[in-house]
Amino acid sequence: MSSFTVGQLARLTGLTVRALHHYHAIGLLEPSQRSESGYRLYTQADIVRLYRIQALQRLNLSLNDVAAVLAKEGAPLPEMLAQQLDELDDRIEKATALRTRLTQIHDVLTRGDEPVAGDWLAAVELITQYDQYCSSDELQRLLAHSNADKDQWRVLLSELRTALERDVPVQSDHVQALADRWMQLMLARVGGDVGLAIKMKLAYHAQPDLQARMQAQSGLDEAALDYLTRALRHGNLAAWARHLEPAALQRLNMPDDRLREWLRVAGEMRNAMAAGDGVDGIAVQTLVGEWESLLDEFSGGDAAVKDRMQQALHADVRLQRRWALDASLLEFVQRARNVWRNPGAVHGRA
Amino acid sequence: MSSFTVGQLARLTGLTVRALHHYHAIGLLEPSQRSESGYRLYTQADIVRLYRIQALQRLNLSLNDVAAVLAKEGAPLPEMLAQQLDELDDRIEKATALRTRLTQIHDVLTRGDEPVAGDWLAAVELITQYDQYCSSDELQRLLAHSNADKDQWRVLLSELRTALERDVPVQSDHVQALADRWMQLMLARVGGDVGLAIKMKLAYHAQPDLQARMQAQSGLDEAALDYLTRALRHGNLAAWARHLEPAALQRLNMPDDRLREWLRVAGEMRNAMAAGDGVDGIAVQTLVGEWESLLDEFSGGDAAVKDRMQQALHADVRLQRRWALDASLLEFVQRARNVWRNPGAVHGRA
DNA sequence: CTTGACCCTGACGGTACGTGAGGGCCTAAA
DNA sequence: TTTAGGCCCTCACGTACCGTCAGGGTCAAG
Repeated sequence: MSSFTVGQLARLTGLTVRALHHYHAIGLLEPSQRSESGYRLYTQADIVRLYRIQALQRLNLSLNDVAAVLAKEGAPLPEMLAQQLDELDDRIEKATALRTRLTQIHDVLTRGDEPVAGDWLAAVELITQYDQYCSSDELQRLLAHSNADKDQWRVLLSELRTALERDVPVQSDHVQALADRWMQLMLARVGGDVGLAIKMKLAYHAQPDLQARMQAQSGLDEAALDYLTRALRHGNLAAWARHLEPAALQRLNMPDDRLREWLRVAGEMRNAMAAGDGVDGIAVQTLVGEWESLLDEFSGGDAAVKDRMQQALHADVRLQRRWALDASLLEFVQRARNVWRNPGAVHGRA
Repeated sequence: MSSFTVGQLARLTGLTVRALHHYHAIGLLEPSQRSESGYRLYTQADIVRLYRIQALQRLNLSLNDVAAVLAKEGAPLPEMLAQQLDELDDRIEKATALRTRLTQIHDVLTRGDEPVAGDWLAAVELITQYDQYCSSDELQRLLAHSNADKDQWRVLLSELRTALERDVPVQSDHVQALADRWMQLMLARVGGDVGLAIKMKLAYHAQPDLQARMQAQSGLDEAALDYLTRALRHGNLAAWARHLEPAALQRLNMPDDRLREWLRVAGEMRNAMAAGDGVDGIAVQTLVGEWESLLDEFSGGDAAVKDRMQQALHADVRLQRRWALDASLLEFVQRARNVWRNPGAVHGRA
């Protein structure tokens, strides 16, 4: 007779005996005969069915789906195929995305001279936190300075907590000094790269869980963070106070996200300058547009105030530090503004 | 105190309570405190650890690997990353391969006017069997004729079995007639596309499991298949017998794979002609080289025999049918051979 | 005191089998 | 006739990462 035992069928089809047992157990393929001693005996019909099973499996269908298709004579096959295709596309997309991330991390980890003082773990954590916002180079710089100044950070943070517990007002010289030290440490943290500092700040505010992470790592609770934020905010206003009358100052007291918006524009402007973009290019001109409208917003549309703000930025180094600006960037912006206000003119320095 | 219950930690990190329970159960993240009533309380240190766990998970590491990395302070991370990358590449490759196959099947299934008489199942089976050997168009043609002539096949096969059981010799007119009918049905099966028929034959002999599959589907066992093969083989020799003396005929009695080799060359020659290749092109000239060396092999190097074979092919329609040739193809080959024997000459018909 | 939201432990389920453990069946050689 | 080796049987645990009940305490507010 042409009937096969499990082992024979397994050899014939390349499956394992266990797999055939499994198919039997779930009712996917039941041998239509048994020998006297209880051996499974598979007939031609069983073999045909098994081949169909294998054909369907090669479409990435689950055994459940295979059973369903066989039960319904293949009725739902086209939809299943379409679904499989969607799923596959999804998988491919995710896998390639993950792949790029992994290669980036691998690059960053292995490119450094010394492997981040051996602390792969902290490195990976830092990278996964910022890799959506920073380039490989920037991550590399972040890593390079991640282990420095740890003591200074700790001291500063503990002093901050102490001040908070003693209710020292944020306007006090002491707390203002702490805030200044905080800014300096941040600048050191990014290796002096102001653009990178801006990116970190924006990432911090854009990713909710990043804040929680930082809190956990730094040991700062929300109250202390808020205290620091208020101190920085006050320092900023105090810097402006020397150039603006109280009414104008009052208007500058707006939500943090608007202020961050200016920070973002300043950062992109810096990138454009670093990239060698022309001041009359579309990119820079778009940024100038945003810059102007933000200045309008901050000055309440008062041209005189706006002028004073502009002059203050040029003259006051403390303000420049606060807003991630410097002389060369301001000069770049100035040229761009000239083009912006007089688009048709031949460009070039006067 | 700054400690969190499971629910709070879950909300903070985006995990589920159950997942945290699981991490606890496997010892990946144990809360460092418990409340009096037995609630899990997670401290800052626990949260830091959890964030690291999440960072590592985003690298596609298993919880086991994550635990290993955390236990060894991240020592084996770089190798793990490399391994992950390899694995990812593999997954991507397989997924894309599967994707192309699925789209092909989907195309073939949905392109046909009528969906293969509703028998998706048989269609998929057929496609998965031949998709490595045939193009979408060819599969489409195969499908178009897959359901026709089923009765004739069945009758033919049962007659074959009967003849085998009665020990009718393969040389008999009866069995030879059966073999002829078999060839005609095959030709109908491929819609008259001789090239496709050759591909199917080659696929059949190249894929071991395909043979088992066909046996199972047709109900023919190995003995019957062998019987048919012998009949076809005899028919072939009988066709040659009218043109060659016994000694030359004897040399043609060589292994099937050599004979199939000629079939393959004839098929590719047909493709080249259909593609409009020039007879002096590299592709066709290479094929002519194979053609000639095969003819040499079959004729034992005897130029006279070789000539007679060539003439026989041109003259005898039965031989042409056996070898998948026809007048136009033979004429194409003839022109190609002329170029081959006289490479420098200006080509063109005399 | 109740109610609803939260917490606990314990346990099953899902995927497609791998991997034994413990024990019969079959065939051929000794 | 025994025995050895290769086949077969059933039963059952394990895999990865939790989802999802079930049955029952805890906590804060009304």
